[in-house]
Amino acid sequence: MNNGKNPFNIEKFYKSYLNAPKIFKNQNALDSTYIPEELPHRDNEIRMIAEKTACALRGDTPPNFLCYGRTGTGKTATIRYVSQKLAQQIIKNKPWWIYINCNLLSTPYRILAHIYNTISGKERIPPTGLPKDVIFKKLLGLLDQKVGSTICFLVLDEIDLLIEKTGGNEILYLLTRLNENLDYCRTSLIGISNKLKFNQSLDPRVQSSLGKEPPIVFHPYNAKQLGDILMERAKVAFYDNVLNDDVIHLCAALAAKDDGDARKALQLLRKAGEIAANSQHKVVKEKHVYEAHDELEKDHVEEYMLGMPLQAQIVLTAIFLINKFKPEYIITSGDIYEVHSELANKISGIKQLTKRMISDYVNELTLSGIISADIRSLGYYGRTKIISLDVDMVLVEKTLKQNEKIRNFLNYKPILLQSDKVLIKNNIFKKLI
DNA sequence: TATCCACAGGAAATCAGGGTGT
DNA sequence: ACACCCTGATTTCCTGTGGATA
Repeated sequence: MNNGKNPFNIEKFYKSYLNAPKIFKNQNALDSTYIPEELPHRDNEIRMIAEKTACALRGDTPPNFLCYGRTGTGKTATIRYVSQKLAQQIIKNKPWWIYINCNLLSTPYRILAHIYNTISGKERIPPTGLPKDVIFKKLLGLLDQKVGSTICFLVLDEIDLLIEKTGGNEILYLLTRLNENLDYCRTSLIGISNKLKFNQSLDPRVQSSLGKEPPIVFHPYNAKQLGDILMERAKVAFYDNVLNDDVIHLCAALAAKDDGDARKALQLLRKAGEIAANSQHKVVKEKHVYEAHDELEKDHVEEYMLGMPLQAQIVLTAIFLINKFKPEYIITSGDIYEVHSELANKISGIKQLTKRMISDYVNELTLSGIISADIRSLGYYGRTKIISLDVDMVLVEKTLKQNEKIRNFLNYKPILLQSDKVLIKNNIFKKLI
């Protein structure tokens, strides 16, 4: 968006892009989905998973089990690593590995359809329309026929998300019972969860089947371990001598402060490299890492806000507008409801929502860290959430501007704020808090 | 001390939009 | 054309709640 003031010169851009100093040899190595030759500091976990899954080599059924650990502790990478090594063994019937990202495939139907389509490779199950039990039976048939007497691993990544949404127990129950309904094929479930207390909310029947084996727990990496990981990847990703000595240590230290998330550490290193390259530097320096740190933070928030549903963005707009025109105003859920309603009536194609719905969106914004909400009781004035924005107003405005439906209302002064009654009441709130 | 405000947030129902096979 | 399926967003209905006020 440059409003035509500074037309983007694409010729110049490509030219400088090609003339930029060569920093990256293979940028993919910094991607969190990249599987390196060696996985540093995960020997124990690799051994345990290998032990649990090895019987597939002899055609026996491995047990179901769970992997726990925060984001960026290498759960998915380790599973993929082991599966790759297992596949390299020379045996007749290589096991199947089917990855299911429960964040993307959140309903029983979708998961069954995904498994089916992955195995069949062609015969597509439509994204909706059929009854679940029909798909389940079709899947059973396909497993016996195409997978035959080999083992099929079903890896459920982010399995904890499944439970939050309804139907989580249903699909897990179906999957854990697959073997009972199969004649030849055998399946084995591997659940990957970010939440440690995840299996408490499971159906007892599922729990007994999934939790029989002791879970494998992935602990966060410390700064030294992160440094080792980065070092390995950097060898592949960067040309020699383009990284200043302390760059990797700095990335590791910054990420270690952030829960030891390896994914973040990799992103940091990559971003630092990009910043150096874009600013025509031949070497990545510490200052690039600090810049990258700031920028990543903003990028994440911006990306998240852009990805929110339209109504959620309008809820955010409501908060933004109140903040903009009355920074000292104490915002309650009711206020957001009122201003959202004002906006909904002005923006074409937007429905006014109920308070119940607004409440859910406010919770969503809170969980993502964009706002914070305190439940406070104001006595005679009821019990409600006091909401404040946690993100820079400039960033919010910049992001909301990108939405064409919202763009034109970023200078709209809510009628709510023009009512003396409301303002007087708000002054009472200030004293109560 | 009883009352009452302004919600919080769970559960179930409903709606619209995408499909199915017959 | 028809009866029926699945999903995601939303509404409807509901019970619960902390503390200033009368």
